[in-house]
Amino acid sequence: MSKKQKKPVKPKARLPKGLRDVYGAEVRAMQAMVEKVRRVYELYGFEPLITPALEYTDALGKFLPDVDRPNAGVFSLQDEDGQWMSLRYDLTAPLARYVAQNFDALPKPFRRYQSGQVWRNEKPGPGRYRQFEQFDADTVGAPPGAADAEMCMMMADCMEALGIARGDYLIRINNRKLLDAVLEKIGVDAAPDNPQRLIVLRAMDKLDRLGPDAVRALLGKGRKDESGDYTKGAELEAQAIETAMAFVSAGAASHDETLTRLQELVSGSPVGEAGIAELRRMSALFEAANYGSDRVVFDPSIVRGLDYYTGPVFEAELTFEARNEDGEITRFGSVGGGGRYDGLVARFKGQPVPATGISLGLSRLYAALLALGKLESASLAAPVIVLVMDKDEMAGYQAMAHELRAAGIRAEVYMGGSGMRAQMKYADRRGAPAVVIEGGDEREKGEVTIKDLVLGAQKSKEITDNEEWRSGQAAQVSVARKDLVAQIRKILEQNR
RNA sequence: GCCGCUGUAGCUCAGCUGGUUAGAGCGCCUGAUUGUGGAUCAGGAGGUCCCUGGUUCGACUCCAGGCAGUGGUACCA
Repeated sequence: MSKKQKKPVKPKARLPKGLRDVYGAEVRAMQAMVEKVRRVYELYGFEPLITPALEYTDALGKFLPDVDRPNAGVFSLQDEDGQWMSLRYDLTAPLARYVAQNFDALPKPFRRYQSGQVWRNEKPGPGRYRQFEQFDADTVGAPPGAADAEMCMMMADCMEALGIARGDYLIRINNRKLLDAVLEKIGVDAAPDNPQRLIVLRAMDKLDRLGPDAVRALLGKGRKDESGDYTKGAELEAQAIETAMAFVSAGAASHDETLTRLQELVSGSPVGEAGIAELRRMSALFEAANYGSDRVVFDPSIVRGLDYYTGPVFEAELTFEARNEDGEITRFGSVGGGGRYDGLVARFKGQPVPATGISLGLSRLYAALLALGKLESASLAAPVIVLVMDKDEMAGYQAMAHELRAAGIRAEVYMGGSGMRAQMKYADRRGAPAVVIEGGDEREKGEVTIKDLVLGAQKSKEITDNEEWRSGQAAQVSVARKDLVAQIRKILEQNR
């Protein structure tokens, strides 16, 4: 045995990290969720749009200006002509591209919905993947107010359409303009790339997760977490910290009360006043439509992504707790969000195009619904398996399967090459409710034997005697060949 | 990215202060049952002990570096 000896190079069957396969019941459950959300979006009048997974990187706005390369957070590749393309990282950037490209042909406001996979080249974590599915709805060409309120109410409707009870979710709303006003008050330059601004906003966003003391630390000197890692603070003065803290903790029981408190905090700031006015308009619409604070609340600690939001921002949060497979209590947190982005289309057009939209994270919603036990409607009965006792009689077995299908019953003929024992095992693994057996004995008498696998499994628990196992005749009946469908129906009925 | 923890069979893990052929449970396959899944019994397959180097007569075990995974944190359009 020399080291030089070449082994045949077999590829290892594996998936890149942060990616996963989805199979069977989970696929059905996802499709059912998409369908429920789709119905809500359709009811609100939105039209479907499909765009490709790949876009030119500059159209997504992810080209690094100084280097001749795309942002590392997106998956990118070069076209034949050297142009960079990237996999979309959300559905909003492609929408902006689509609207700009077809601007003159589209009705304004333009209302579209879109579901699809998106990709982010980031460190994966538990429940966080590098590919995941989102379901968006956006209105392009509508000024602040009604369009934003509609998004929030529609997001609430989606939650309930998915079977999440009122009280188990909450739509939280804030306004970027208020955050800008607070930054102004505490003397932080509101330029988008000002690092201090970013630190302040991120700190405020962490209120519900880390608590007020940690936020205070992050606004000031900085904070050391339990792993020993140190996070740099914003180095604000004590006075400024208190102003910021007063702002993020201004949430109150009623919409009016919260807005009144916030108004006091930003009074004198034109941008702040504008922000309050937008939220007041939304609040009036919520009230008129009966969306109370059990569904939508104003929460000044909501920040959302830092890049492109310009007005109201919203987040759908699941408020119930569930136990994971290790028995630990987990909170699902945010399952969707959105907001107003008045500058996105303007990147292409020059002229400002106001827009607002939401995005639901379907994978996280799936995990949540699983924990809530709201997915059984998606399950589908496994097929009846017709055993192949005699390969020469294949046509006859196919005919049985056809009859069952014609009656609306999932059925398949065993397509493998193994014997009866393996076929029974196969039927068991598939979760088949019943098996159809036609061997020589049955054929002679013009009968088929039908075994009820569910009943059989039940009986097996009661049987201790080895003889009985060997007979294997429990839970099966022979009926006339013509009664096949009726007998299967009867069994399916009993096992429902 | 930073800090910590962990890498032994498909999965969950055991393996004494360094000592011969590295184990268990579950799962998988085969048989008891050539026409019967799920119980039981018997048998079987399956391992570069993460990788590389070092210490040693001898390393799964100790040391160093790397890689991978995981938890926290940071980032997340």
